[in-house]
Amino acid sequence: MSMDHRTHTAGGDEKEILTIHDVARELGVSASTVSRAISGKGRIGEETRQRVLQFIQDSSFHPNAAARSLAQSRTFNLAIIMPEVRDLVDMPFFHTCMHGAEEVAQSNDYDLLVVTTDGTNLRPLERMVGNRKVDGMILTRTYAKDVFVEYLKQSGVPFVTVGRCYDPKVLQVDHDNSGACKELVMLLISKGMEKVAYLGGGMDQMVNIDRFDGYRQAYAAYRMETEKKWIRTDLTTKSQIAKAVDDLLKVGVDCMLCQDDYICDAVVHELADKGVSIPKDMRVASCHYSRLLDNFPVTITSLKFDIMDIGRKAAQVLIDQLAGKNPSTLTMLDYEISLKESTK
Amino acid sequence: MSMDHRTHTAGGDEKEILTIHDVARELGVSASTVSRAISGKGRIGEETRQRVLQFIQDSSFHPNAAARSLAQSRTFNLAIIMPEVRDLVDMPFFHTCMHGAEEVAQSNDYDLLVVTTDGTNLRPLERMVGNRKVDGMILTRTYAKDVFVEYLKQSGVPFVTVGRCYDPKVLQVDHDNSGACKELVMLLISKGMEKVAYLGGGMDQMVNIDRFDGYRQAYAAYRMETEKKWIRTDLTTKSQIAKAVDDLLKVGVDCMLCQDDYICDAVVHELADKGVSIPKDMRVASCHYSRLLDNFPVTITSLKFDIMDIGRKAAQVLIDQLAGKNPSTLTMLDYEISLKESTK
DNA sequence: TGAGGTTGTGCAAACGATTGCGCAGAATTG
DNA sequence: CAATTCTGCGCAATCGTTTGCACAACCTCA
Repeated sequence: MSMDHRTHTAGGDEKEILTIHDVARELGVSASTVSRAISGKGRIGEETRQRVLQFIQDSSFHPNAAARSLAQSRTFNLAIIMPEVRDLVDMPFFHTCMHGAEEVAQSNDYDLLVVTTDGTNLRPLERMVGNRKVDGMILTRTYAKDVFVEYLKQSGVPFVTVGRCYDPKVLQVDHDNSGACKELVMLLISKGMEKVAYLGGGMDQMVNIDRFDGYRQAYAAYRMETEKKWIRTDLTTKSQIAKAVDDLLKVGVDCMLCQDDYICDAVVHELADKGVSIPKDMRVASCHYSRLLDNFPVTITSLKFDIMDIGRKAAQVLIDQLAGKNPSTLTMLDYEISLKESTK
Repeated sequence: MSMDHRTHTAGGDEKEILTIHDVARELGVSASTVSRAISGKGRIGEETRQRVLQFIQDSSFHPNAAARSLAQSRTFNLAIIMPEVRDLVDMPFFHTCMHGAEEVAQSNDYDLLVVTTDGTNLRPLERMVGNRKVDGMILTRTYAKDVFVEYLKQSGVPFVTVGRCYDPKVLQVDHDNSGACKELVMLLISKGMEKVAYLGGGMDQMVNIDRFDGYRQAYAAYRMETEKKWIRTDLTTKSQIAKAVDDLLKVGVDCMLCQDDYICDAVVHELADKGVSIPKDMRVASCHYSRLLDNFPVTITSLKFDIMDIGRKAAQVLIDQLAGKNPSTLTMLDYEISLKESTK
């Protein structure tokens, strides 16, 4: 409404892009002052501070991210490295994890950049790191020998892994896969299932290594022995799994412990096809709950992990690290054992 | 190997961060020359150009993204706006779409930023647009009345929608949902299923509006009438769907056309529970194939869309737009009608 | 009242690229 | 061979912030 002689703010086109200098001129202060008011760093009078903040509130001013980035050598970007998800199996995990990470990133004024890789191609990472497009990275899915971990370590970019990492100096966030499996198997044994078969695969991935480790620990805790023929850690395809189920039925075990929901799904189907009733003729449990397990007539005993939370925590740990707080290297998240009909 | 007096490149620590000036000094040219060599714009001698490019190849130089961004007023970032995915239903679509977009973005030297929203909160968008963190945006899932579309339109940021948009001036990429449904329904009718029921919901979303529209068009094309009691466009929960199936069985229809895989899944289960055999007692088709449909004993007639491709195309159209080429406003993608047992 | 500290502010130099302009020297022209 | 155009390159300004430093004005205490 004010009719002062400088009318450029009165034009119908409010699209004009303001810089910190415009704000400064408008308020009769210097750009430094505006900058200090915004950042809260440096010496500035409380009154001036409020005046600047108020003006900014009312105006359409937003600091230019590129300029800020250049001056401060930080981008306010995080990247999340995702595997190529083959089919529906992994998607819920990684997507939900990403969602959690983004939530925390946003609420800390960071943006989240996605990079999908096949697990071998370092190019996209190198570009990002080289160009300095991100302040830190979240690595989902880690391997026993991991080129990404190695690359990031030597690159000097702060990063956190979702899932355990073989290098204890690396920031990592994970559910206690090993502990959870151990507890589950001990529970099964204590209920009389002394011969628990393990159906797994992809033992190059840390998460699978951990789960299998928990299985062994349970037997060790009871000073009992596992038998080689109960254990399968080479399963990938549905037909391999079906075959393994077949074999195990002949061997005669008390319970089939499935490394993940995908394997569990295949196992339940195979048992149904064979007319083997759960839990009467065979018990089944899964090391990882997902909605897949809701599709069966019988409810399945499983481990429940809060996936969204692992994404959130990963982002939080990384952001803490960037802020100079020293978050603990290993963050372990809770699990829940869900006992259902499938194990009597 | 050269033992000139400036030995700083011979140090063990190769981590040093190079700027364009370092490169220039090393080569005895000016920074402008290096810049021109990289960008290929401006006048520069072919020989010098090669020399610079060669040096950069061998060195660890990467242009600083922030500086480049500031100077050029562009970020080489795209954002993809994703809905919060409730459960497993939508996830494959949006995740796969994102994956496709990222693929194309990467191969054009763009990075992709994810933003998940509940469909109403504009804040994250405003921040990005205000800060100028992205050059363009991909909007997945559009509504009949869409606050995001309206915001982006007035903000001036280039954007493309995945799925039709009510405003024909907006860049949009979609499968021909309407045309595909029309063709499918015409096919069903021509095979003798004159009473095709429609089971849908969420009619505030463009994709659902389009599919239903195709259904109507098919009848219009044959100059036939639909009956109100065949049509349900208010279905959300499994129990609602089960109830609708019930009702439709009493009404007596020839085929149940399901708006998506989720509804189809519920329908098939309900029919199985009721002991209604497909296709003997009832025919079923889905307007959207997904792996969900592979779980049934009977194969399901459905429309197949290449989801990854829609993400790819969306990114491509947006990038073309940013590059000043004028991509056509509406990009329509192919579909495939997959006729299976469920419709005889 | 004057020495010493504190407080609020502005100046100007970064940050690392891009780009318009000018200027030599080479190439082309009549 | 002089006049003109063309080529390749460097200078310096620019993009929009941040931040170290200088400097007044004020406050405090002996």
